[in-house]
Amino acid sequence: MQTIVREEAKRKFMDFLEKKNLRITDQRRIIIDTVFDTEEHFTAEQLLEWAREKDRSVSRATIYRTLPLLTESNLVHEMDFGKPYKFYDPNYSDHPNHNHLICEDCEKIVEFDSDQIESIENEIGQKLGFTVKSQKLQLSATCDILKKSGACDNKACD
Amino acid sequence: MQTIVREEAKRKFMDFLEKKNLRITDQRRIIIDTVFDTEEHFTAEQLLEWAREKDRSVSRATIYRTLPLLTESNLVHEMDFGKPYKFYDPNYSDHPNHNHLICEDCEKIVEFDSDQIESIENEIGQKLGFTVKSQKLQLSATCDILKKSGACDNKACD
DNA sequence: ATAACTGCAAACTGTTTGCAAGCGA
DNA sequence: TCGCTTGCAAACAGTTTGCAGTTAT
Repeated sequence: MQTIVREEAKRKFMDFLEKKNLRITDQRRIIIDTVFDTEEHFTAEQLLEWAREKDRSVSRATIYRTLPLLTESNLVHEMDFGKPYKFYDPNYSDHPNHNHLICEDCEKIVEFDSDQIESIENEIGQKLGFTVKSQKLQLSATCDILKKSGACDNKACD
Repeated sequence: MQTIVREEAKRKFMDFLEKKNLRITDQRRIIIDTVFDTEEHFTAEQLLEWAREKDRSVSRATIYRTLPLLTESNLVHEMDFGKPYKFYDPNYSDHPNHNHLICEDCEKIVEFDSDQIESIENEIGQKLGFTVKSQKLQLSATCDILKKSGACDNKACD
């Protein structure tokens, strides 16, 4: 079921490329497959690594040239957590208004929706004389399990 | 009145330095004065420029070495707006949890507080098994006045 | 054919750091 | 005096870009 959404995202991105008279090359195909075959959030460097596992011909430059296309198409969302590199979210088209929590211990990113927050945002915007167009809520947090047991259950946290 | 808050912030930062056995040098004094004599959000580069207008002896290195102290002291807040450089907010000690709304029309940054959002954030964090350490809520919005009258009253919007 | 695309490596930008000299407590 | 601080310039990390050759349409 999720797979269908993924395949649809791939198709939408190909359409996006076509509409802009951009070409569907081997490298772009590999990048697209890599991006939409994961649900994880990733960095440019991680995407490069994953893509190169499928095909060594993908270069760092092509990754960096393709990422802006992916965000421009609105199928991938770019996020800033105050780190010196950006994170990318391939789940964006399913849940366009979800928010993120990043674990300070292991960098794991958790997604969550909140209708409450959304309605408060609109209320605040109205009060200030603005119409809210988009929102970005990012929480930094520490893992409770890690604090209690000295280790957290996220694989990245070794 | 606002001035008193500013002077207090300067004092608090000097105390912070003293507690850490750090010295109050000429350069740090100039940086402190510059930071707390403005209410504007600034970048490292802007701070350098402003500080050097007061005293040419302030170097980029000292700016970059002092900024982490300012944020560590909780008197200045570091912010990421997805640009390649960070913004700093000298109004943080008055309103430690305020959020930001950016006008898409003129890039004006408006600050606002919301206890409601804060408590929802903590609730969500708890539910997910994390302790929320910091939060960033950024709203992008359009100016209602601009939409009605064709011009908005923000000075930046020319 | 021709314009978009590629990898490579050099360039760029914001930030950090090693060093020797300087200065506050 | 002692050791924190400084400016300088080189180093760094993530990202961007010029170039010459390649490829999709």
